Amino acid sequence: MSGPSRSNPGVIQAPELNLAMTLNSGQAFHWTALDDGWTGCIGDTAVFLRQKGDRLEYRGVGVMELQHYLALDHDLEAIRASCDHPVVREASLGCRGLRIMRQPHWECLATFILSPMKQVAHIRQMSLALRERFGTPLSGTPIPAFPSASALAAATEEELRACGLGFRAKGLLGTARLVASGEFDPEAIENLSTEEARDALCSLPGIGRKVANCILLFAYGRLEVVPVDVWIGRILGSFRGRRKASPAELERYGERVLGPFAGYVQQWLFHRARTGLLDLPAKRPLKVKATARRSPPSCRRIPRSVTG
DNA sequence: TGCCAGGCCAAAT
DNA sequence: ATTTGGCATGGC
Repeated sequence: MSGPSRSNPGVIQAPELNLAMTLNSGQAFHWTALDDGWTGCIGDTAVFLRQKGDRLEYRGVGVMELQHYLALDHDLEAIRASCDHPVVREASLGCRGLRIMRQPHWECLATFILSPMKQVAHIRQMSLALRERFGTPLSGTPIPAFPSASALAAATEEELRACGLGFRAKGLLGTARLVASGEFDPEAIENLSTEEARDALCSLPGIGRKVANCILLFAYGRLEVVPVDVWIGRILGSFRGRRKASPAELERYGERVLGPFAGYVQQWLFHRARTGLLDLPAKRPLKVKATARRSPPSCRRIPRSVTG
C-alpha cells in the first residue's frame, strides 16, 4: 500500500558502495535518477535510494532486504586483491563500489532474454515497455513492477513485439509459459551446481550460454562465472594476445586469468570499457594506410546512458 | 546512410 | 565439433 515516499526513511553506512555506478552498470535495467537519488523497485516493492558519501538513505524497503539486494556483504577489497593482472588492478580501482547485485530471479532471467544484440539503453526501453504494458503499478515510483511470468504468459507474441522486443518476443513468451506452468522453477536453480544451473537455464527458449551466465552472475551470486559478450571478448582477446579464440576458449581463459571472482572482475572491465576508460584494441586489424583517416572506433565512445 | 549492440538457433560444414 | 546466416530494433 504505502510507497517509498510514505514509509519511514532509513539510513545506513555503506562505505564501499557506488550506487550510481552499480545501478548503471548493465546488470539491472529499471532504476531511474530522481531528486538527487534513484527510484525503482526491488521485486514488487517500490524503493527510493539516495547516497551521500558513505550514507545510504532508503525508503520503502527493509534494511535486510536492501543489504541483500545490493550485496553489501561482498568483500570488495578481498575481491580486488584476488586478481593481480595490471589492467584489472587499474579497472578495479576505477570501479570502486561497483557491486554485483542479487536481483530477483525471474526479473533478471526475463530481462536478460531481452539482451541479445541490444545496447543497455535499449534493454532499459524494452524493460520499461513491458512494465508499463503488463506490470503492476506501484505507488511512489513511476516504474511499475516487472510483470510476473503468468502475466507475460497470457500475452501474445505480437503484443510482446509491440513492446519493441523483435525476435526476442518468442523466447520471452516461451520461457514465461514454462515458468508460469511450473515446468521450470527459477527458485530451484538456487540449489544446483553452477554447471547444472547453467544447463537448466540453457534449456529455456531464448537463453544461450552467455545469457545464462549473466543470470547466474546477477541473480544467483555465482561470482566465478564469465559472460563473454562483444566487450569482454575483445578485452580477453587482447589479454590473451593470440588471434582467433572461440567464445568457449575465451570464457575458460577468463575464468582462469580473472581469478576466483572472475564474474566481478569481468563486470569492472565491462564498465570501464563501456565508459571509454579502458584502452581497447580495434575491432578489426587496423589497415595501416596513413591516407585513410578514420573516426575513432565506436567502442571507445561514451554512451550517454552511462555518463548521464 | 551504414554500422553496431551484454546472442540465439538451426543448418551446413 | 565448429562455423555460418538469419533474425528485429534503435541510436549515432
